[in-house]
Amino acid sequence: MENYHMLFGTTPTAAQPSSSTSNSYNFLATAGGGTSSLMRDHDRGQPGHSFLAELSNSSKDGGASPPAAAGGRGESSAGPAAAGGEVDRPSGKRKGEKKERRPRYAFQTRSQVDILDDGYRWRKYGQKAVKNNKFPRSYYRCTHQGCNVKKQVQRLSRDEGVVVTTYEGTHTHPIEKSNDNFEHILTQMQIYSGMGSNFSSNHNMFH
DNA sequence: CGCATTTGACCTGCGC
DNA sequence: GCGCAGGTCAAATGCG
Repeated sequence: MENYHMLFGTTPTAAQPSSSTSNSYNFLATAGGGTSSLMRDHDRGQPGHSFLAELSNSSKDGGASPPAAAGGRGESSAGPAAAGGEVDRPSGKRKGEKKERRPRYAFQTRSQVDILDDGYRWRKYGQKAVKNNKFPRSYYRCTHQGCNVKKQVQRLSRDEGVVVTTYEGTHTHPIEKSNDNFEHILTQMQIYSGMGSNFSSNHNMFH
């Protein structure tokens, strides 16, 4: 999972420290575990928007298997007999894990705030400090029932103005709010996600 | 009152 | 086999 970390690291995020920020989004795109060429930011010269999205679905068969996540504690415990004793969490006993591949999209945004309202409702479920960054990484989850989309937000220590947002999975429900131009970005994301297998008309009704 | 956030503990995977 | 880093959960707390 450090793929994109490196990616970001090498990426000249500090494209231009212009104070403009405000509405300048930096996005890049990558696909697969490194294959592919991400769309170089040849760009239109105007360093305004660059898209950075990493779609890594596959190639991590036995590696991660994060689905089901539950494995932790609680849940399976039919009877919380953990009276005085510590919780007896089933030691990693995942049963039928679905190998559901979940695409990941990562992009950097230049923003003063970590929380970008992309139109969905997110619930923060964790925060952890990462080694290379002095800023902690926040973990969010879509509160919509049945929607397993996760998102992690991290601010670059190099540029506190740059926020890296990584989405994992795709929303199975329509967006709640329609954002100005973010909607456009989401649409882009959907398209990218489809490009893995069937690039058909993926555009749902986002609006 | 309900929901989102906060925070510490704990688990898992990987590297050495 | 141990330690590190990352990721997730869950109880408590605060806010709307």
